[in-house]
Amino acid sequence: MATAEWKMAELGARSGVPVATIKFYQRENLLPSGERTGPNQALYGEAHLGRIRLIRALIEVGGLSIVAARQVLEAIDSERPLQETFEIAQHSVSEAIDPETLTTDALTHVDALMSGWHVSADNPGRLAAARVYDTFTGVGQVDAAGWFRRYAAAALLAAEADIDELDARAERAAKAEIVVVGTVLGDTLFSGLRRAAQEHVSALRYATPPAAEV
Amino acid sequence: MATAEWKMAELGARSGVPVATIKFYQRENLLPSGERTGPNQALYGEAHLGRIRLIRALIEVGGLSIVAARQVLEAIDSERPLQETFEIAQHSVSEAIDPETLTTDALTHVDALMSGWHVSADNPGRLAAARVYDTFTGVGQVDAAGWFRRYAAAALLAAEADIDELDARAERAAKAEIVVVGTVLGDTLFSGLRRAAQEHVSALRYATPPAAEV
DNA sequence: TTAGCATGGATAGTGTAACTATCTGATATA
DNA sequence: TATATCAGATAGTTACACTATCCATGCTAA
Repeated sequence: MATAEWKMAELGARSGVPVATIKFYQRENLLPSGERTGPNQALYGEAHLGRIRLIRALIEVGGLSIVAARQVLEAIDSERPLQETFEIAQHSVSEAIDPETLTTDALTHVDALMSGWHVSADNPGRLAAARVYDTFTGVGQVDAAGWFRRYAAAALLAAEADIDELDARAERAAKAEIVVVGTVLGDTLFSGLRRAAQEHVSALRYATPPAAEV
Repeated sequence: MATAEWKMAELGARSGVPVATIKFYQRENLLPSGERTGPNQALYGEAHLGRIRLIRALIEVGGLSIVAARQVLEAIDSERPLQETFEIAQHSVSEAIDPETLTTDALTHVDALMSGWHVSADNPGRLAAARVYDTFTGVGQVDAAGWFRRYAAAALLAAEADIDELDARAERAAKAEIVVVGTVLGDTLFSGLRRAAQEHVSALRYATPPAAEV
């Protein structure tokens, strides 16, 4: 693609990321080294700039840790089947949950929501949902079955949109990147849109008189 | 309600939270002190246990910081109008975004998704969605308008479920708690369900032959 | 051609957040 | 009365994501 043409100072200036931080990302194997032209000289180009933007998106917007970001970047770079890249992305954004800490009640209720779905027992999302169920009841909330069911319907819509977007890309590299970016940024996007929608729905529902008072 | 009847060691045992951590939560004003019976003696009861469970739910499952948790707990305890409690909960789970850092293009596109919605300009969700838009395009993804639109539809479903759940509670205290818990845990719930749904949809779409090979 | 600034890589240091451990004097308990 | 436990104050720890300094070498302008 583009040839490497800048030194690190310019890469820092173009990306807006401090040079010390770029060096840190290289040490952490998030960012490959530049094109070497001597023992202490190297050049960087558009590819590096794009990678830095991706790293920042994962970390700042998606909230990934350095370790999780490294895992998904490695998955993008690898030639693994797309399915595996998807799994790695899912595991990286989900914290590990020990199924032992969940009640069977929670798993039963969550599985009921997903009846008809093809989901493996160790899907991290299934465990995360069950944990929310336990937390919700542990905090004294009851009768939220309807809430959970409607969230499952919304999640299905989003997942279909995700997969359609994936289908729209042709090459493996593009697919792998959108799998990762979509998985990571999708959570952030949805939570933002939900907050906006909440304001809208509650405004509709509890409409204040025309001369609104705050 | 229930009378205070345990000393801190038992509160720790019942909640599963180390005594040192409970003391830390008291110092941070997340948890009120026990019922004093002497200069260095105090008793705790069910109310404290419930509060500890709520604190852990917000921090561990919802991912809130100590500071954010304190804000929403104070909002629950206060006698503020529900609308304000809602706003505090929303702000606590959303990181602050400076609108100056967003492109007008992003805001225009996000507002187009929400045409017909009653959402104020400084709604934190609107800004968060716009940032995702900028990040998405900055990372080289294009033509994601359909993806965003379908996420907005899913978010609307979830928000309606949220508000219905709120309507189902009678007292202010119960409403305030579900506003907070729903806002905080709703994100976690949705992201879990979405991951499960992704596995389901992609399994449907790219069905492997009966004898599946991994 | 040489003075001086920049470079890449290694190493060490910083700031923040969320605990966790120790200490102290007082109180319950066997 | 001897021992353990208590609440509260203070200090220490761990993990994380940078950030700063060093050093030997290379580029660069006078």
